[in-house]
Amino acid sequence: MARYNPKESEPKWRKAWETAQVFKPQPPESGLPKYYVLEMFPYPSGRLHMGHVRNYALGDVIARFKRARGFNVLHPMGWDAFGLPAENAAMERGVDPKAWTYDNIERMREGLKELGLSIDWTREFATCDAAYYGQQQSWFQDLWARGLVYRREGIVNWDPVDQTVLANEQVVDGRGWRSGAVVEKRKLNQWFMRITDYADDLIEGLKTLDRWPDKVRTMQENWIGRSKGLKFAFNWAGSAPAGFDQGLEVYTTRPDTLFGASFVGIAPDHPLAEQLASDPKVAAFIAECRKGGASEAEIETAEKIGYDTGLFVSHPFDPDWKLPVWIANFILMDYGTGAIFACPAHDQRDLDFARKYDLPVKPVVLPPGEDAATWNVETEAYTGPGTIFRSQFLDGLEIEPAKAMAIARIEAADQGKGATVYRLRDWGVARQRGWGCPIPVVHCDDCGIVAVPKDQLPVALPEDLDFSKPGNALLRHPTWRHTTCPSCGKAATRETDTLDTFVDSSWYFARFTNPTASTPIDKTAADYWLPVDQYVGGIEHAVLHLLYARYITRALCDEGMLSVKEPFAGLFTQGMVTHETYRRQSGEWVEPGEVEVITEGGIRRAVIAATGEQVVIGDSEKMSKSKRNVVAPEEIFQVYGVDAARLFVLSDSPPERDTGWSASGVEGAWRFVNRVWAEFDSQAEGPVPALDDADVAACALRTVTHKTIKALTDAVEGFRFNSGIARLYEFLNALKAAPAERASSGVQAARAEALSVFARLVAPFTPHLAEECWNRIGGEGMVVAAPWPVYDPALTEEAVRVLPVQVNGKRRGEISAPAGAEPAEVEKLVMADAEITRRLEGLTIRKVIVVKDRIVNIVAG
RNA sequence: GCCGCCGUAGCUCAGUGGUAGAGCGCAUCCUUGGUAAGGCUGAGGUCGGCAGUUCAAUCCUGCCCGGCGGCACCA
Repeated sequence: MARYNPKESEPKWRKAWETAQVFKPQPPESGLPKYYVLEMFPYPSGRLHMGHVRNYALGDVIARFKRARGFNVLHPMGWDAFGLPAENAAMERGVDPKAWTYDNIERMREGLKELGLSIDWTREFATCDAAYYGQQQSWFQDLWARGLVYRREGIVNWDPVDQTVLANEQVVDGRGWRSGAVVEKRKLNQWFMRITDYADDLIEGLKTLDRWPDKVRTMQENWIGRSKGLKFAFNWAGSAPAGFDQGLEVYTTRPDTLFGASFVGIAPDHPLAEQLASDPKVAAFIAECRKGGASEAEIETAEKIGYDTGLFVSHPFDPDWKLPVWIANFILMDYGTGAIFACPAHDQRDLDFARKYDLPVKPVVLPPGEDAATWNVETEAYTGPGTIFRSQFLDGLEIEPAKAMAIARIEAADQGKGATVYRLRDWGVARQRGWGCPIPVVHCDDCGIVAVPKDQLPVALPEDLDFSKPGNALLRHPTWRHTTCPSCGKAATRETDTLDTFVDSSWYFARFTNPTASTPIDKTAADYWLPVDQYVGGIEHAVLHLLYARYITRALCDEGMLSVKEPFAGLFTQGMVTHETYRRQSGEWVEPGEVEVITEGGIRRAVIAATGEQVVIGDSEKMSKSKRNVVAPEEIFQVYGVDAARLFVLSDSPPERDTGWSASGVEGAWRFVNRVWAEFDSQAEGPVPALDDADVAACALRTVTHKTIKALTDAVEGFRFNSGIARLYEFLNALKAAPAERASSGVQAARAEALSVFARLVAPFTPHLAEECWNRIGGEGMVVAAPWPVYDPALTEEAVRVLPVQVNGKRRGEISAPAGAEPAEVEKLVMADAEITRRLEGLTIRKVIVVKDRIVNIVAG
């Protein structure tokens, strides 16, 4: 009997899989039912971390499971390889970003391969391969030709640390999502992708994504922020300010409350406000508004302030009714038109403002059951349902019909139009960085901006970029930007901006379907494989990558390059891997490897192993360098093997939740691996006896076997990997309860069946161990190619049921009855039971409830 | 403030309208030629709280408490 040795077994089976090319899918022409499993591809940092282990292990379980279920599975891997870390490494250490990146890829690939993932490595590519980004430049040209890409001057988010423009999605709480620096507003010429063209469709599409977490769908819906309302212009009461002859255009979602209007407000950076700023008092007020911070907390607590411009507009339904125009700090320029009409009675912001500046508050919506004569608004705006009153032609209408009526009137008077407004802005895609996909255009003094013809693509990065200084290395390259105009042939300069790396990751899943195609996408391959059936990744991309990818997929679909609008039919967002933190009294963080945790009298304390110094055990937090609570996967693989590491991250908690890494946890997984092997190794070799249905012990084991197949299959289908694994633990305990030694021939046969099932069930989680076990019991071929076991429904039911017997809802005993026994029969058995009858002494039986095969309850008093 | 998720053994989590479970940890014992280990046995639970529905609630319903996440001057 030999102990299980992962160091020997694991590389052996990885080699065997590679030799047999078992993870290479059949081509589209096979017509087989397909299943595309994809995990978000990694940034090649060069180091594998536990988050990767969890992410890729999760996807691998699905891929291996679906393969065993007969699907033609595509499970590829690549690298999201452009981006700032390479530039920072270049600047700090003087290395070449390209060499650094490809070096990292080598190391990461090794680490991922060690994980034993069922990946078709022949499809691997990196986004920094010219072969990939050249194809990206190709479809970029197509989108530009169609007007989906454009260049305009605009106010953009400028990250002063990373020295680049950021998209709105990449600014969190007023700070750059990577650098954490406070973002500045700058007016720049910028490249945009017209994602707003698809705003409606992106919202509508969410409804079809029934295998996405609700949470992510809600987040995207919020981000797009669609609202329906009315855009109309107020006419000036008096002479119009210069340039505003057409009136003052506002946007509202509550046209039903127009008769409750109190004033009109404009944003401090509204063009009209800027014009009025020639008055020093107005300028001073605007400056005051800009002082406030950008963080949510600051916005939340900021007091509403306003400035009365002295201008008046006329009410659209009553020219004699004059409304004052205020500049107010709570109005946002980049939403709607940057101007509003205020109805304080039915909007809290307007009410706060009106009370402060003593402006009129006129309720026009009467809540159900209230009396029009007495109903009033004091400090709380009423935003609920009701009937419109004090509003002329709207009187008596409910809110929705009133909205429609008001819009119709405004439209009839040609003063405005019903309008849908979005929070979503167009996607700013240019980055002033050298390590990215060059935007393939040339600036010509005569011809303007000219696309580089497709036969001249890729516009490749030069090899000799200088990254020693901050800023855009492409811009300061001595020769690269100088070229000739593709159109007129005269001297011209290349665009030196590169594309946001989120563009790179917006179509890689499509490229995987044929990574060597001479066009961006091989339609035959894409039509067969897409959409991705199961996508796995972190929740942090809920509105970044996942929104961009949905948009680009739509754009490429309209371009005729793809046939699907939604790239990811199923999405699973996994939780983080956390670890306890340890600190010395001095506050210094201590690595888990240096710490020894001792439990005494039920109290856990931790000391530094080498010195015995007491350290404070802190919260479990996401593994991070700064808190030094990182556990390196490679070290775990060395000690316990890959399978134990996989098993632990899969078994510890539900996959969508955070999981806490612990040394004792992985040791438990490692012990399980050994117990599994010991069980297989104890099985007698040689011919297997026939199954014997008369053998009670054998039947009991078979019942467990078949119940486990059912439960585990359901668990994997429902992403409850941890509960599936819990069933395997129980299954193993049942096997141990029917040991091979001294087993009857029936039990021997049931054990053989159980072991064969076990090896296949455990294979998605601990694939190497499963192969070793499968091999030990003489399984045919490799377990990776073995079909998933099928349960026999007849065997998932026990023939004899143990029924608990309750008296007045409390358990007082149990009886055995044949499965399916009728109530009358069960009642007879109950009344024959001495323990039960003793409990019933002196009581009158009022009712006996028998739930077939489940329980008996006697109501007595 | 709004929305969502979660609360079961010391810890991490399964589970079910009907006998409360697993792993780790803990305790006792066995083994010491499976040994930088293995095994037996055991203790430990008001299933967050309160009400309701029910013959029966950890499970269903309502309210409350606690934790986590998302959104939030978007007119």
